[in-house]
Amino acid sequence: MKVYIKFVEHCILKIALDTPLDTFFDYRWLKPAPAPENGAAEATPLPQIGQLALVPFGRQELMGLIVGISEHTDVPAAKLKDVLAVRTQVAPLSEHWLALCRFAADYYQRPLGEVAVPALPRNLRTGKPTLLERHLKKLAKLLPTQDASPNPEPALNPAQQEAVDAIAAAHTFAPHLLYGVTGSGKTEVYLQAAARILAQSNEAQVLILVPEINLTPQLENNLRLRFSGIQIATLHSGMAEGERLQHWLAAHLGQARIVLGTRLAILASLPHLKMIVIDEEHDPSYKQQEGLRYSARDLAVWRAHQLAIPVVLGSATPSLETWQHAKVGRYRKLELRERAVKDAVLPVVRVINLEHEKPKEGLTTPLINAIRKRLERGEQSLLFLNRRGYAPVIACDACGWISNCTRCTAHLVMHKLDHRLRCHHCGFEQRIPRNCPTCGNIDLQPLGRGTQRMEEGLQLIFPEARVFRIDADSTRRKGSAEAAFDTVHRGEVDILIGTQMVAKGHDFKNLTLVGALNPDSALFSQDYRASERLFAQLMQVAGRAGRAAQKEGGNISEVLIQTRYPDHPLYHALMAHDYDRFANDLLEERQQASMPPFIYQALLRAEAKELQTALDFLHQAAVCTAHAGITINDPIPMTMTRVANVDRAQLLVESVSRPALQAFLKEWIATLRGLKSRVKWGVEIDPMDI
DNA sequence: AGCACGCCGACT
DNA sequence: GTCGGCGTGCTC
Repeated sequence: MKVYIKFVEHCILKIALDTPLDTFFDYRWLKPAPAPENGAAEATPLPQIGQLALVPFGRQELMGLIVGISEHTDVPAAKLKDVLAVRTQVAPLSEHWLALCRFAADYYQRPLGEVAVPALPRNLRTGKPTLLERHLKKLAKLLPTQDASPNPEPALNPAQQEAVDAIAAAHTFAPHLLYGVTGSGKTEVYLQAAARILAQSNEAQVLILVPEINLTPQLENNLRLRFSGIQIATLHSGMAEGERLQHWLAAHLGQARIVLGTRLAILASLPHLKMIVIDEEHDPSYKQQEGLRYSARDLAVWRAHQLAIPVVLGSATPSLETWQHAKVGRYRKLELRERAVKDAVLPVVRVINLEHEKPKEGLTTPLINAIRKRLERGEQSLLFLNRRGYAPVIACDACGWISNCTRCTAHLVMHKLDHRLRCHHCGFEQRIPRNCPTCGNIDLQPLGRGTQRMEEGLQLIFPEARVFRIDADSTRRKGSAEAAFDTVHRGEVDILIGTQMVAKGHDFKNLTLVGALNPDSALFSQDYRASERLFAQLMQVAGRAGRAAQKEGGNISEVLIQTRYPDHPLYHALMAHDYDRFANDLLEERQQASMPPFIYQALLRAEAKELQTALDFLHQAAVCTAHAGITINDPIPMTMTRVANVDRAQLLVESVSRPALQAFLKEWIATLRGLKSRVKWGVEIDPMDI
């Protein structure tokens, strides 16, 4: 088909556009008349599949992706419009890339254009051609330095060596679970496996995904030091548009041999991709939580399969999905048992029973003593509390009033420093009232503790200590997180208090104590994944301590957990450093209860001004169809029912067969589109929190 | 989703 | 008399 229309002067282009309409749009393309001064010398090439085209759409102009070329169309001539321009400056997106987008679109039940078009850098879609040419010129200058051989590499221990060998030797689809605790040397395996893959051809590209690039700058530094002879592109959402285009083009042209990025990088164009690494594969941030709700980890595995290349999933606490794959042999498990950092020892994990201790400023005596010991030795302590603000709620003793958000099913959080009450869900804020809005009582009490209050309390107990807080509030300004971590690294901090931000990436050399202040709430959460996440989080934060080699006669790092449930199996597993057992037990429970990964799920969500409207829609959706092998559960309001004056409800759909679920959803969604309801609704595949 | 058109309420 | 509320309909 491509061949015989080569000499034709016009054709019909099928274009995928970023719109929820699940169809392609046909446009007429006419060979532009040659400019008179060029004569017939310059032949205009025909458009190609995978190129971008600017088209009129309704009253707007949109950039779309050419997905088909033909001579005929069923669209009536009166409706058919002309393509305005084709972006010829940049090579077409490959058939592989299109297939990846097509898969994602099918799997997550969205139109192709909604997946493919937003995956491209904005400046490629909206910028002027001259801007594009400028970027291309800049890249052309960078081309010559392409020595992919790594700078000196440290020696590997046998387990690491085995892992590197296994990964690099795979010349086919080979999923690997690289299982090892913090400090076991996973990063070095990534680096040396990458080096081997890059050495196999002078074009090979390697893609490395990390959960949050801003919190893990160390991997980027390591890569640049190790591979100083080649271009490394980075892709993440925090980048400026110009920079993003530059890096995306470097990857697309094959110039960047290593691409380091967050989940969105899984949709980058990589013509010579030969290996994918997913660091901390269990991390929830690989799942996009709005728009196209894709799992970058799952797409990575699919992409590796498509290209018949190895993929490495690294974690100390693998997701149960991955764990199960490894268990049945679909993934090869590569385990790093010893800590690769010489003489480093796993920290001692202990629980402190809150039933027997009366905390002072939220701290029990054993924890206070442990911190004091660190202060005396000149070592650092880290306290982990996943709750920012001063107090999660304030209340009136006299009449029972509590600070609820008027727009959400949530409390207003007290922020003492700026004297405000804030809703963490809709952004509403107000001054802290001087007296109770209902009874006038002037004694409003903060209930519970957030990081700000802990900071204040720590300073009271340890007046001489340098207490420092890292959370989303203290690092609001761009780049200030980096600066804050540097302060800790420079040793200008004795006690660090922070939210999960402090759990990721950074290893603090002089840190020998980690305290988890209030982790219990996740133990009995409605969300069955909460305990899995808590384990990963505590394991990760524990990994911040004792990372560096222990000095001669030095002290082993400690992790102290304040809990009301010291006998909970999760804490026992944590104390024994036994994720295997914990994961296996969880898996067994999941199997008994028919939960993921033994069942596949999708969620139909609806939102409306009135909860009943949303529920009515879901009821209607539940009865409008029936299907063998599909379980449709009852519609229920979401745990946090109201956010920003919108009520939300959801309906869980399950099946033991993924293809059956897929087929059902396709049909169901088409039916739902026909319902013409005015509620806002959407389907999420493989939901993470239910 | 945008972005129109279209027909009913309180304002200079 | 107009500005603007969001209902409904279309986009090659």
